[in-house]
Formats: sequence, C-alpha cells, structure tokens
Amino acid sequence: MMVKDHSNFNYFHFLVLIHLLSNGGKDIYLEITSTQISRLINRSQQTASKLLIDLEKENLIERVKNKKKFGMKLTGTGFEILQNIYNLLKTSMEKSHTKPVLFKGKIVTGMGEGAYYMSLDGYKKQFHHKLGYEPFPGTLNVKIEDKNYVNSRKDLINYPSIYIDGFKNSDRTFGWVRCYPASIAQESKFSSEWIESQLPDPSTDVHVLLLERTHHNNNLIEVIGPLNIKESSNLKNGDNVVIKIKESARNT
Amino acid sequence: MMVKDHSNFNYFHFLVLIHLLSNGGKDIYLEITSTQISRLINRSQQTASKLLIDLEKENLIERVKNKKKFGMKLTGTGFEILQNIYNLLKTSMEKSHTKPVLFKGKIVTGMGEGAYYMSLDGYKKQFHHKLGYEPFPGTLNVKIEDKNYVNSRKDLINYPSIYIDGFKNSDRTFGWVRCYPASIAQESKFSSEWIESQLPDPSTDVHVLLLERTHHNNNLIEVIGPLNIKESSNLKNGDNVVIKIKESARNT
DNA sequence: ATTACTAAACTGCGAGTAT
DNA sequence: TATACTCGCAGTTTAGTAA
Repeated sequence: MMVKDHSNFNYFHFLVLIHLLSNGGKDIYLEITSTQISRLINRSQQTASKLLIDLEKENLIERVKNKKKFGMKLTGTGFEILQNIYNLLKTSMEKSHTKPVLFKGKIVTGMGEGAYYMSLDGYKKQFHHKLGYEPFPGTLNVKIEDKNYVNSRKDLINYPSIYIDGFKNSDRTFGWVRCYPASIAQESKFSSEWIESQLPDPSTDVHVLLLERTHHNNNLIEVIGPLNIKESSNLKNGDNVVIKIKESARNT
Repeated sequence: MMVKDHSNFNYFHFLVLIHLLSNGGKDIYLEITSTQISRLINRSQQTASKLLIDLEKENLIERVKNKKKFGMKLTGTGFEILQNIYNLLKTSMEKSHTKPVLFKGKIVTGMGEGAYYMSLDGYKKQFHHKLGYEPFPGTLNVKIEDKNYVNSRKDLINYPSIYIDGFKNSDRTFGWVRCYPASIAQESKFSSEWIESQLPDPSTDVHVLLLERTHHNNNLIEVIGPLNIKESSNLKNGDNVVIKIKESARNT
C-alpha cells in the first residue's frame, strides 16, 4: 500500500493538501485562513488550525506569517505524498480495466433445453450474424458453487455484451439473450492464483449466455461455441473448468 | 471540493477502497478478511471490521458471506468516489504545472551596481549566448513587500533556470547567475485576481536574476532585458509592477 | 479460522478564550 | 480581524470475548 505511514495522516490532511495543490500551492504561497480550511473540511476553525499545525510539523506544508494571516504552500514531501496517492490511484484505475472476470465451476449434464433454443431460427440467425458463427446445437452447462462466483454471475448484466433480440412465434415469446465473449479451460491448466491474467495455452473461445428468463438460479452458467465444446476441448461431465470473460464486447 | 460529504468517509475508508480497486475488486469478489485489512491500515481487526460494516452500510462495497469469510467488491458508487478523487487529483496535478509564479512589487532606483556587473565581459558573452540577447546595461530593481513573495523569491532556486557560470579575473571572483524567463507589466494591467494565468496585453519579456552572492535581501528582484525596461515599457520609479515567471527554462 | 459485539480506554473535535 | 491554547465531551479504537 505504501502511501506512507505518517500514521497520523488522515483524510482531512489529504483534503487540505489537495486544496493547496489545486490552487497552485505547489509553487506559490497562498493566503488561506484556518476559517477557510474549516469550511472546506466541514469542521471548526480550531480543528482546521490544528490540522495546519500538524501539516507544518510533518513538513508537508510551509507557512509564513505575514500579518496575522499565513501564506502557505506545499513542501516537496507534501507534493510527493499527493503524487504517490495519485500514482497509486492511476495504476489501480488502469489495472481495474484489465482484470478479467473469472468463474470456476464444474461441467454438468443438461443439453436438452439449451439444444432446443439454439435450434430456433429466431435466435440462430442472430447468433450467426452477431457472433460470427452458428452455435453447436446445445449449451455446455457449468455449475458454480462459490458464492462469490454466483454473485459475479449476477453482475454480468452490467458488463458490455452482444445483444440478441427476443422474438415471438405463433404461440409464445422468447426473451433476449446477452452473449459475453469468454474462454474456457480445464481448471488445472490455470496457475493456482486465479488473479493471473495470462490465458492458459489450451483454452477455447466461447460465449457465456445470459437469458432474460432463466429457469435455473444464478449458480449455472450456459456456454456456447461453434463446436461441441466437450469434444473439441476434451472435457467431460464433472470436470472443473475456469471461464474467463473477455473485456471486449462493444454492444449494449 | 465536492469529493462527497459522506462526512464519515475517512482516510481508512479511502485506503480500503483503493486496496479493493487495485486488486481487481471493481469486477470480482475478493476474499479479504478483516485481519488483512487491519494490517493494511495499521489498526485492530475490530476496527477493520467496523470499517467494512460502514462501507457496506454506505453502499460503497458489497459483501457476500461465503463460509465464515466475506467476498467483497466495490459498488458502482464506491468506484465513482475513487474516480472523483482521481479526477480531482489529476486536474490538480495538471493545473499545478501551469500555475505561474508571480511577484508584485514596486520599481525602485538602483542601477549603479547592476550596470557594472552587466558590463563585465565574463557575463556579457554568456548572456548573449544563453539568453539570445545582450542585456541593456543596468538592472531594473523591483522591491517586494509581501512576505509571501519574499518567500517565493527564495524558492526560485528550485525552479529550472538558465545558468550563467561564475568566473574570476585578476583580482576577484564573480559568482554564478541564474536567469528566469519572465514577463513584467504594470500591476493595474492585471485583473484583480492574481491567480489569473492569462498574460496581460502590454507585457514585456525579460529575465529575473538570482545571484550567487546577493548583497541585498530577498526583498529585491533584479530584472534584465534587451532594452531599457523603464523606457520600453513606459514604467517609472514607484510604479507597482507584476512579474510572472515563465515555466519554460530547461537548464540546470 | 472467521466476524463483530460490548465496554473500557483513548483520541480528537470544538466551545471558550487569550493573544 | 487572525491563530491557537485548554479542557470537557463525544466519537473511535481496541481488548476481551461470543458466535
């Protein structure tokens, strides 16, 4: 974490330093009263005064008494602290965009229902057009046990997806389907740390589906691909697999 | 300031959110224990636990109990808070590079000494070469009263400058001179707010000098230019002027 | 192992006030 | 006007402990 263990550095100190920085206090002495600071941090003048004394003692700001007022600016170390926090946030923000969403689960039987839906023209045409392939008729079902994954699964709806419109035929309506580009591989193929962002070598490109009206709970993930995934990836029922959602879809 | 007045949001909350973000907790549920958090913030497990409860109540993180452990991730608003702080820091950092250093002072007499130094070959050649002009023989002296400016003046040494080497002749040595590109104008020409970063129309490009061995205190600024500044800028003794240091020199 | 309650110890905020 | 001290109280932190 290494932001500095000035262990008495708190949020107010931070706000004051930012305030100085954003008003040019890196280079020039700003005339700021403790009352102004108190309004900034929503505390009393006394507290603000103490804050400034602290910051001065810690050598984060430099103050010069002029008449009764103080002129103040950031010191080098004061600026460095802000820079450290900034860099930390920056890299965290950047990392946060590249971290993949993962699921670990077990392959279970259940091709019946999925195969039926895949075969419907209303879906088949859209899959072909929007995914670039016609899915093998039948979904691979992966059961997830870990509550964290079950929850992540619910959050999928917030991520970019390829949107397949619903439709109706003579006697019923069919809901929309959201497709998430993903890759699937046997769990052992991944290194122990699931934070790992490298793709394991023998992984297969597939799509994870989210259906408007799901019949099962959030503990089941349905996966489609151009081929019979079990065959092409050499997987069988009961195998533990890892599914990694790709950060790439650019629809809805 | 507008970072959010969740008035109970403190530095620890902030650190926890950053920790989550930098470990991918924007998208995935991380298994983090209160003990881990406690080490991160250097407080007890109990405090960390309360912190997490707070964050959950404020809807900044989302937690799912798995067995005894919690999986947790940032909520949308939790992420937004970090983004706001990040943006604030970002713009502050950017602004801090463009805010000019300013001095306000009064023109005083005193061309004698300056004129002598300017006329020395050891300096004259370097000025010509490094500044691109041969200074008018005589410095313009500006007296600064405000302690904040006097202090800023001392800090000039930390800023990039054009460095003029010292030298010695038969009977004495002459110290180095640092030159800071600047512009000077009559004070009234500036708008009342000296934070203003726009150049006033009728300003003159000059250099502010910092001498290794100064005879006067920090309350006097010596200015040189290619022409007689008083004449070319229509200034006279006693006039109040503003000097703005340019962020551009790229020597020492 | 965990999380988190309660109660006691501690820290920090702000009213009053001096300068 | 300023800044900043003291001191009482409220809010935090933590030890002990339960679940």
